[in-house]
Amino acid sequence: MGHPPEQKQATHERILEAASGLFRRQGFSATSVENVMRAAGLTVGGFYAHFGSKQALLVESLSRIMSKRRGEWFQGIEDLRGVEWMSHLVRRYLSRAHRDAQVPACPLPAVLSDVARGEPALKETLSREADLMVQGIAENLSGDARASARERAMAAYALCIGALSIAKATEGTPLSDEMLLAARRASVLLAETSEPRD
Amino acid sequence: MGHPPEQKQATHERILEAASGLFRRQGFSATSVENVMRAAGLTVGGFYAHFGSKQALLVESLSRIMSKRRGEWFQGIEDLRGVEWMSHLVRRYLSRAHRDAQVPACPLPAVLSDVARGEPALKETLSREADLMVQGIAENLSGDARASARERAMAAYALCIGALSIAKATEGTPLSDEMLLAARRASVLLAETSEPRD
DNA sequence: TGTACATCAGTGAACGCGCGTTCACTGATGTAC
DNA sequence: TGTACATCAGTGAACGCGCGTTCACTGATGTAC
Repeated sequence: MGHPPEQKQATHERILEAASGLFRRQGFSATSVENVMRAAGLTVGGFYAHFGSKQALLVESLSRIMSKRRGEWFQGIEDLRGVEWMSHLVRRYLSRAHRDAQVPACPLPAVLSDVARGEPALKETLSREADLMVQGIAENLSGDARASARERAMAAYALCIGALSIAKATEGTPLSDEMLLAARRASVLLAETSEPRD
Repeated sequence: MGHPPEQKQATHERILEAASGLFRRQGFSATSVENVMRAAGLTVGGFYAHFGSKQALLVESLSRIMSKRRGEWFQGIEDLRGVEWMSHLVRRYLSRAHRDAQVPACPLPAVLSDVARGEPALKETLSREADLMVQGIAENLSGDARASARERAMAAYALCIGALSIAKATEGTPLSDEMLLAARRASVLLAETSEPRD
């Protein structure tokens, strides 16, 4: 039929890789299709052979990066549970290194408001990926009468994303570091239960 | 000297009012100077008699709206403290009404990523206003060995903004409502102390 | 094996458009005398 | 009181620019026979 399909797939991948970095660094609207393609070593015109629109690129890119990260955040703490597990997780996510990274590991602080203004397919993708992340957190927590493991997991997720977003938006002021530390310490309060299971 | 200065000030105010609404609805980059001026009943050109740049408008607008809101969120719950106070606050902030509002009361979900990518003056303004809000929350909480009142306040603030941002970005999916509810319930865990002061 | 043809990923120029900012101007409002 | 002049908030057209998307094309890779 002409071209080997594996090569097209490899190019597709390269575009996604480039987009992933740029979206995390600058967000969606500040990133142009041309910049994505140039970062992938291609020219603008070819983009629409791979994606129907710029938003379609974000859908696929977001789903890809969030799936990939999900495993990574949990790596190395598989033997821990509850407060201890949570402490290690937030020490990673709410680190100064993550806040200051040229290309942050997590896309959400940069992209959340674009998703909120975007098409339903985008929100559904985020919802699906966030739900899986929340499940992954909940599996390592226990619940009690005040809040279920899932409720705690959702709150911990929101706390992390909120704290990192604020820390980034106040970078260079004392509040930024303080926010990271406070959220790390407070995450303990979400993880501990009155009848610990572990 | 020509014009009465009160009239210019009134116009200045009208521009700020218009910007405040548009920024909260659509964020910073999706709002054009022309749209702001039209919403204020003026034409583009006049803008630069009032503000040095579009970013300068955001600085002033953000500072204005956050100062104004600070009092409003705390209204009507002055007699409460601790868990009870927090429950009433989050019932307002993390309500479906706030998430679905055409013009949200809080600018942060829409604007946080723009601030993170913006000039230092913007970050300093946010830092100052957020700090005052955190102080306002901390005054109504007590601390214990696990976390100080200020740490709890910062975490509650981040939890609220994170949860609302995620709820907006997943609007229309079950996760959205669930997130609001979970964050409301979990806020109790941040507010309660082992030696309640009240 | 060799030749004619079909496919289609990727090119690069062009499209219409909206952006932030500038600037010569206007006209209502004030002051000087 | 009346006239000439200065001020400056606001107008509206224009600036250069980058955007998302389209499209005629090219050339390497495959198939048909």
